[in-house]
Amino acid sequence: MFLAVSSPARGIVEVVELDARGGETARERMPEAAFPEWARGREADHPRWVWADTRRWYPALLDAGVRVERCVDLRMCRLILRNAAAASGTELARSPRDRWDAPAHVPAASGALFELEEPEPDDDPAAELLRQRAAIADSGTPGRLSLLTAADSVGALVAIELEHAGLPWDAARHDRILVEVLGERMPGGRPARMEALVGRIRAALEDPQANPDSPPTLLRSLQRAGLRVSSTSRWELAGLEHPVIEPLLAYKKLARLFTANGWAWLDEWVHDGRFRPVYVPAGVVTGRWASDGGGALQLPRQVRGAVVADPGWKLVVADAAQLEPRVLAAMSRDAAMARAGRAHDLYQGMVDAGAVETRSQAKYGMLGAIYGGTTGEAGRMRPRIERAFPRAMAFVEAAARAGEAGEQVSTWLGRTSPRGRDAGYDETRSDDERARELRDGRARGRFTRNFVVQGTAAEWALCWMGALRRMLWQLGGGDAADAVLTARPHLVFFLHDELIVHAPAGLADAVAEAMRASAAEAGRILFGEVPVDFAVTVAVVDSYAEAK
DNA sequence: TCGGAAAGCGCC
DNA sequence: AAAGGGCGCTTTCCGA
Repeated sequence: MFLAVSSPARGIVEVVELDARGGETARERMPEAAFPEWARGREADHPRWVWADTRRWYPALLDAGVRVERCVDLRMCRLILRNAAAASGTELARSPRDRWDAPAHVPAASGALFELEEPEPDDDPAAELLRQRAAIADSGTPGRLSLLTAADSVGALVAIELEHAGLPWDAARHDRILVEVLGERMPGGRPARMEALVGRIRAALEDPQANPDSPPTLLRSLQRAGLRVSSTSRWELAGLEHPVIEPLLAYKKLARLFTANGWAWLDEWVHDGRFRPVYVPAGVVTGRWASDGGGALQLPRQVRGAVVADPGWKLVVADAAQLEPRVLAAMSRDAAMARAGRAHDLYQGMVDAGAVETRSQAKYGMLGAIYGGTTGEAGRMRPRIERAFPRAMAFVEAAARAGEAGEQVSTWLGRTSPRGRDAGYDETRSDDERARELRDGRARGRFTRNFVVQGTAAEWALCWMGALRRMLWQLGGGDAADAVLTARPHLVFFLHDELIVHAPAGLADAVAEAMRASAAEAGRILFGEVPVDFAVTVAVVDSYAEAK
């Protein structure tokens, strides 16, 4: 059963009930303020809530203590279906662009002028649901596209739940880390250790004006001091012999922490013991999540010690080991690579199988295969990887050739890469233009090569997350109405191939088991019975820094 | 004065 | 530590 939710007028909610075949069975209007209580009553029937945008509707439900099991995020699903090659022959794909193709709802910043504007009424979500279901049914791959749209929708729910719960964050510990690494905080100036490093940099360059915060002026200072550099980046500086190098590299490291995750970040993003970033599910073309504020997906290792479970609770941290190579093995049905993945450490499995000599060779060879690396260790390992895993390599090579030819590629479930720029064919091109096109084409090949693997890994992660979410709910826990999620084991963090659950200590082992079981389930849901293990490393800890 | 681009580096 | 893919964030620069 579907419950299609919209707001036909400001402050009014309309819900259309549809049966499994899409026929309307009931229709109801209510004031928006009454909707959460109404939804709480209906959730017992396990409906699939259908709405334009999860971020528009779900926060208020969670605030009222209403957790929903399933939804269809129509705008996310429209984007998938609009672009999916498998659905290109459907009516939806041919229809002109409309408001369902518009970017997702962005909540107005408090105090902004936008709040005064009358919101546009939603278009009819029931009609859009039927259009999308027809497109999926008429596509060449209805099973995969319905799984993909369901997976993205559950991701949309999880994103809002993560923001609702927040990541437990000990601001005092964070402050101690900052003081230890950066030195005492100086009002209006650089922290003590950073300032000391600036002194050493200026002395080493014999330039009292040298400013390591400004790349152009720093570059000139370095060149005046006789260093032959063309940029101030770390990789270029690291190879040089000069007294300025050591303090300068140290300064860069500290400056990064200070500006990106220092006291200002703490003030802005951590409140009442929780870090609440903004997630953007499927915000990346490959289907990976992005973030929009807070930088949750770039949380540096240095500050992970500030992620601390509440008293009596634990953090259960799970990481999918070598996810992308395993996904590639499953997609390409490469039996030899799957065998290497029987080992918990796939790279060690490659060594044991005799494909390469060292774990490091395995790692860089594999990453080169997936990213299209041709130089360094990745390039040297290429022939061996091709010999050992011919099907896997043929799979990514095919994706790369498609990209070079200007074609689109799709993930396992059918998310399709964006169209490349149409280069066209022009006999009159100059050599420069030809060279540029060749370079662009190769870049495009590396993109499509990576797209199929990264995008399918993102799909695996969504399936993992969805299965885990269901298992966590079944584990139960407290039932406080004002803490429907947070009184029981709940997800608090997601980072591409890593999940963190905050759980009462007594349930931590059960959660750890659920994380393994859901990973195995994700593999089965996506790929059926393939002989590929999706190994996860699970740690029950008090602080995120203790995990690996 | 403002906003976009670029540099640089954090994450996977 | 090394290059390939995808990002976000901060600061500085620079042109309109």
